[in-house]
Amino acid sequence: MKVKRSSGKGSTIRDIAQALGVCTATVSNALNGRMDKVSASLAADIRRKADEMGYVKDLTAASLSGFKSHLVDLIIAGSFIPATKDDTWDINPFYGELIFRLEHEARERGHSLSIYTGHEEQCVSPAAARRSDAIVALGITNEQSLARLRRRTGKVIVLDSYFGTREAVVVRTDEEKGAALATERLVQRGCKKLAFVGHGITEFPQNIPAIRYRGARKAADAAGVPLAIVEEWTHLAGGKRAAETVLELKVDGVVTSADILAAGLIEGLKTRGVRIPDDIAVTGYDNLSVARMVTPALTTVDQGLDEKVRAICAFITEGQPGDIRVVDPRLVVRESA
Amino acid sequence: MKVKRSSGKGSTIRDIAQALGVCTATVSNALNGRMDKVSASLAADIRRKADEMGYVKDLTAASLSGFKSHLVDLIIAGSFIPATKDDTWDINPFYGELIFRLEHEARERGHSLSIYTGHEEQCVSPAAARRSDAIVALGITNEQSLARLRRRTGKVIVLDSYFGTREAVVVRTDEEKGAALATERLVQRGCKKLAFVGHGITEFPQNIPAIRYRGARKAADAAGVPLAIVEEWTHLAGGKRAAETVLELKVDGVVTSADILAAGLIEGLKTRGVRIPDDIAVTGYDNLSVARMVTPALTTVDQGLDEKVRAICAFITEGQPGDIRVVDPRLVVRESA
DNA sequence: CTGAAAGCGCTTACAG
DNA sequence: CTGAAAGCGCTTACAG
Repeated sequence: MKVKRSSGKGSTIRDIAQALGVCTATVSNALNGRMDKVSASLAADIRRKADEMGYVKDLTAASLSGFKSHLVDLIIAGSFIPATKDDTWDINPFYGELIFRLEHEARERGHSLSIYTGHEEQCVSPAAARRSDAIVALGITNEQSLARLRRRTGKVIVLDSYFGTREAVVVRTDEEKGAALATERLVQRGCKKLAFVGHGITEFPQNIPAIRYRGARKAADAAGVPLAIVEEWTHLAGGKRAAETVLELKVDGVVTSADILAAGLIEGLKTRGVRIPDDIAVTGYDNLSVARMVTPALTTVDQGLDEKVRAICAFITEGQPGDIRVVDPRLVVRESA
Repeated sequence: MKVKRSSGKGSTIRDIAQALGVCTATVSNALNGRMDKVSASLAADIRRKADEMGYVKDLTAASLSGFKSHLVDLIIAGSFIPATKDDTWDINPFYGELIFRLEHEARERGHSLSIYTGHEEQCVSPAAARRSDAIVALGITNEQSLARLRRRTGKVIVLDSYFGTREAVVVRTDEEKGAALATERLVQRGCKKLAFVGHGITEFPQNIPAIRYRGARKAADAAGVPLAIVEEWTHLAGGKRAAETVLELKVDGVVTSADILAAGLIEGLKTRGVRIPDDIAVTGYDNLSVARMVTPALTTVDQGLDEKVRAICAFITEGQPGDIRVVDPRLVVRESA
């Protein structure tokens, strides 16, 4: 009962082995550079033949067989935002920058990057079904999700989260400090009444915006300056909407939890005739390219994304649960504050 | 010589089969809903047991064994741009929007999305090594790359390309028409002298910016209005740099090949005291969220990205080489022109 | 309706 | 240094 079910695509190590009259193990060893297992001349022959036949290793088979898949998953949970009427998606550009940087760094180390976005459960299930070498999780808020991911992958790297410290590797910025830097900048400029714009400040105290708020809170308290909360989703439209509330509050300085919020806010304020930073000073957070695109350019907090991406990639190969890397934020002064 | 090499992660169909005293084929059939192969009651038992044991199907094994991997690769070639001194990457946000939309649509159909960015060869090799159901390729300029991809995957969907029509499925917008719409808008506004800003206009005639240029060219010629070429990379910094050239040319209208270029250009012009659109009118292209972020908001061309993403996903399951879908562009009038 | 077997393409102990 | 075999976890004809 020979059932031949070749996919018909490309050649295999068996084809090479047959062509050369050696066994597949030898071909595998030669192609993987196990030079202690194959003589140099045979290895050279095998490699030449492989090139000649246009051989491309099937990584799916390799990962089933071996211990490494060279696959990294990136989960971006809680990022789903429906399309607007303009047929544009109002997505925080932070995600795009993260994806590009991580993909670039990961590929240099021979990993492929898969992306999972949307609600937490939608992201977690498909990611848990692949044999990834590591899962990088952003925006996970549920301990159970973490447990499910760990079940198959072992190596879960939690990004920008203040939980999961025991079971996972954690990479994040010192968010409180970053928000304090921005707040102190406003205070130094002479602002007497501040607002903080962000999402889920009281509802999700573990999430990044709430943590940034607490940093701003401490700095404002230390300076004896009042700080109101303006609750808004983290996207451009949210920032625009916040403009009205900010005006009602009669503040002269606004700390936002994201550049994209600051961009929307500034646009909203400008259309109402407010001068930035003279009437109201605004700080962003993240230091994305958006920060240089808006007018006036954003004074913002650089969260050290490149450093974090490098830390993530280092942890992919060497990290242990419990490892943690906290990056120092840096104030970037431009024109908006 | 029993070599037991379990990964030790999670349970397998064999564990379930043993626990229930059936064979793995039956478990597989039950879990895959082949109800003609398993009695309803046994299937229910199997499913309950699977849940109980926390079984998660290993998709790597499934794709090696079966014919579908439920994996889709997205190649974004030619997108590499090094980090700037600000530690921000000047990436066209179009890519981020594409990734999010495509991931979202693909996941709804049960596919996972992997990303490959950078130079053409760097993208193509790793993508060709996986058993993907389909490869979506953006920015491929080399017929040989296409051939390599086809070798393993069979289904290559070329996005926004004017070649590969025979060997692949093609999805794109009518780029010439889109650029013509933008150009005609400027002419209607009364512009007497135009410039086109884009990358590789003469060097890469097959690429999108050059095709958009030709559309603008035709429209300008038809209106008897001169159109100069300003060569710049497709990113914010390129747009900013273009401002100087544009001023020297003394034009009163600029067609750009991308929103991000228009955003940079407008910022560059504003800092030089130019009023938009009164002194110089500017059009973008793509209708990204950036288009609403800059001041003045961009008049731009919507390239119908959602429609294209849906077409891509439809083609993943049903497309044949030679299939082509050309989407109609739409002028979106805001303030910059 | 159920089971035993072969196979996907690779890797890794182990024996020569 | 080289080869034969077993295994990764699943799916799919085929036989009962």
